[in-house]
Amino acid sequence: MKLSSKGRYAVMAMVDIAKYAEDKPCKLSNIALRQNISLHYLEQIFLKLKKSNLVRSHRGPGGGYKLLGSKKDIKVSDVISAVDESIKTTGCNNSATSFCTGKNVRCLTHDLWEDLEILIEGYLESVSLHDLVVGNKNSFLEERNYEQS
Amino acid sequence: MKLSSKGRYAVMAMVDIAKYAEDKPCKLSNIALRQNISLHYLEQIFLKLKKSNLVRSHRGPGGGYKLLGSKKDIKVSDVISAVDESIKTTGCNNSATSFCTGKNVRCLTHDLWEDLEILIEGYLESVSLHDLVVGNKNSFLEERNYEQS
DNA sequence: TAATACCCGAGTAATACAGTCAACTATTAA
DNA sequence: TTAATAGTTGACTGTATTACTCGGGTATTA
Repeated sequence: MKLSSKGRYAVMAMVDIAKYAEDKPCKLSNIALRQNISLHYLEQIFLKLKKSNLVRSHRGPGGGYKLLGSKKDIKVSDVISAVDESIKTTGCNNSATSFCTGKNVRCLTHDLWEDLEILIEGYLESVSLHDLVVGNKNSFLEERNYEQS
Repeated sequence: MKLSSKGRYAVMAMVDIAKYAEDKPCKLSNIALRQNISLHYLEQIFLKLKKSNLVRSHRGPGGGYKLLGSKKDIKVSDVISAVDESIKTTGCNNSATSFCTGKNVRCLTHDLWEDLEILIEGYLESVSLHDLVVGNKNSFLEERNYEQS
């Protein structure tokens, strides 16, 4: 899982909408102000969020972005997947990389990165926007009641 | 936790030593061949591993690197920490960044990244070089008997 | 003393990241 | 109908990081 600041911005912005404007359209300029993110950068991010059907756009005065679906159904992993192209920790999966090249001693750490990936993804799938708004997102670490894909 | 290919190379190289040359000094050129990593790049990596007291160097003919300590005691997290400077997922911790700037609406996702960090670190702490050599590194996902810092 | 293997600093090409800019189009309220 | 609003789009740019390469040097040992 790639964790860039673009992904963090995206999550912050989505949580911002969930918190301040759940049903009415929310202007990016407001999010930019509240979260201290460049407006133009936000536009790029929301283009991707829209393509992934996480938000719907409404043009013109009074327009803005609305969440598509409930904030309880939108997971952090959805948001990050939408804006960060690559979702792999390991280069092992695609055969073209220098890891796991099929030599006699092939990548000894393949499974390690794969399991780590599963762990991270599982965590981010376990947290919804709603969890972040209300602040009780620790269920995973305490109860760990998620399904491993 | 920063996961670069430098960190992956470091883990691969350390597992290589643990597997092929546990007690006798191991030449970098051999590791480079077996793991398909640039020799000069490996040298840089091992300089850092040495500084972190994970390996000891032996010069001259018949020299090389040896593990400092048992392969059961060296954790993946030790290796990655040694070569990857930054160990933080989130910019929230150091106050100089744009996240968590102390505005009225401070970073809503601070705890999320912090918990993720704890999770990743916990996992990498639970896997030793020995685990990777013998291939049974799944204890974490199944039993999850680690202490959360 | 010569070969070996680590030591070390400088440099560099490629890539990704973060952000900017300029212009455009659709929508709505006056 | 018109002007303001707000999203749409693509290109572009500076910076930082990454992933190396290169060219020597130094300690050790056979």
